Amino acid sequence: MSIRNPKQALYDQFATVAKALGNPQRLELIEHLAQGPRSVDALASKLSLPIANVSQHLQAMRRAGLVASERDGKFINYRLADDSVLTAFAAIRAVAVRHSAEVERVVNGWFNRKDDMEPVSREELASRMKADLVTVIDVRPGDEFALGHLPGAINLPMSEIDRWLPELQSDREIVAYCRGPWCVLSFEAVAELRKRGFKARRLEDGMPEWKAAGMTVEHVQAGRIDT
Amino acid sequence: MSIRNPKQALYDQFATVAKALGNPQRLELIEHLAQGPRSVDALASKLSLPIANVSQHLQAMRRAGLVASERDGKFINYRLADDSVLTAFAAIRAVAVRHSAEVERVVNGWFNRKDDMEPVSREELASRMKADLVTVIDVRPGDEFALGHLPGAINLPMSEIDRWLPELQSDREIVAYCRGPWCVLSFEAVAELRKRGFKARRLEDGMPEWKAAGMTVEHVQAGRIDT
DNA sequence: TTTATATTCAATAATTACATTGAATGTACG
DNA sequence: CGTACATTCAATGTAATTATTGAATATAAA
Repeated sequence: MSIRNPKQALYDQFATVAKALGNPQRLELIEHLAQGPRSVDALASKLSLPIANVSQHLQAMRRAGLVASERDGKFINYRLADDSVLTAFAAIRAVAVRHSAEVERVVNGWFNRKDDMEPVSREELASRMKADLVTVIDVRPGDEFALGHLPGAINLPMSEIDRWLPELQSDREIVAYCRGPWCVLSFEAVAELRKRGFKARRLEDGMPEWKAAGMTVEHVQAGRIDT
Repeated sequence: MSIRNPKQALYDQFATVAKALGNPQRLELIEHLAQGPRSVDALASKLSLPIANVSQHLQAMRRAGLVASERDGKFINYRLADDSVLTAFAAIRAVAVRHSAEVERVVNGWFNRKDDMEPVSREELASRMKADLVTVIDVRPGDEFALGHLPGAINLPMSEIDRWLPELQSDREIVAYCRGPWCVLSFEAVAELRKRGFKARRLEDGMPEWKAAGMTVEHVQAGRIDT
């Protein structure tokens, strides 16, 4: 606690931030918070973790300045402190992707070969959407879809893919997206759709990046979402 | 070690990278490696740490893909794996700066008031250099200066500031820079220079950022550096 | 006021990170 | 070959991180 030289004090601060990012569960929490503010309870059930555990992780992140929280009735809603947190997350992902054979292996091994998974860029998708050439599906759970999604996207959670698949036109290209560039849902969706003969691709990243790029987002006002 | 679901495997990889960044000594090592490749021994003496300690930190960073190394005779030179590492470091600094009252406090409390320290941007400095309006001093140690510095900069290590000060024109603005935006040397230099009546400012960041921005860098070919 | 619900706190145990020491390896050089 | 030097390895103790459990707070609703 005693103050040493200023150089060390600075590195300590920087290290504190990196340390707060250095845990898989906390990174997953950040990915969820990037969709929008969430209560401790909501996050805990999304990640299937004990509430106390999630609470402690959130507090650790708050101490490091990654998230902030406000009380709303008996809930406490956490949110990302600012966009610099997402930038940092993206930078760390970039390092991991560049280095790690492991990341490649996971993506390639679990789903398909990489070249089959060539993602669609934001710009490309936007222009094909305008020309009405693609069906865009949002494979996140209904509650996340409700809080904001790409204009014209259809919510098609992975859990209900069987129920909705017959309604999709099989001759039209499908682009799937979810929470972020490495959210597995869209990988799984594309794999599943291709297995059933659809022409499907992934958006290169997800909802938070789309929003951060200043592109329009559609909301659901009332409830009426088929969960 | 057993492979769980792909989602967790990815977050684990990302967390590994962040964890490798989550230590003040390792961050300092990165800042030094950003100046250029270094041997374990050189780094250890720069940081005044035991060699075995530095060696282990470097190995930890190598495992996470932050650095790489090549053997050169009986030395092993470590270097940053690629530019994405510096980007990640910068992103983490940005989070810390935005959040942390602590960072502000350190910088303000230790040196001067913040507004006195208004940094010069790269672009501004480049244009004033071209117009020959400023004296640029590089306050890093001589060996780092030798391996690359801003064109026309004078090497004026902190340890020798007394010896060289009389040679500086006191009516000309001085811009000091060092290893990076939070390298304390340039803060100290500016404080010292002002105390002695010079008009001094800091470059907003340091050597690696200048180089990364594609601006010209000058080298010293033979030895002949006044250490 | 009581009850239910959301969150935090406190205490514990298991694991991992870190610094330190001295020995081991690998390379250069006489 | 043997010595010097740079680096790594292995072993140790200490500290920090993490998950888990159950108790404690705080708010809302009955």
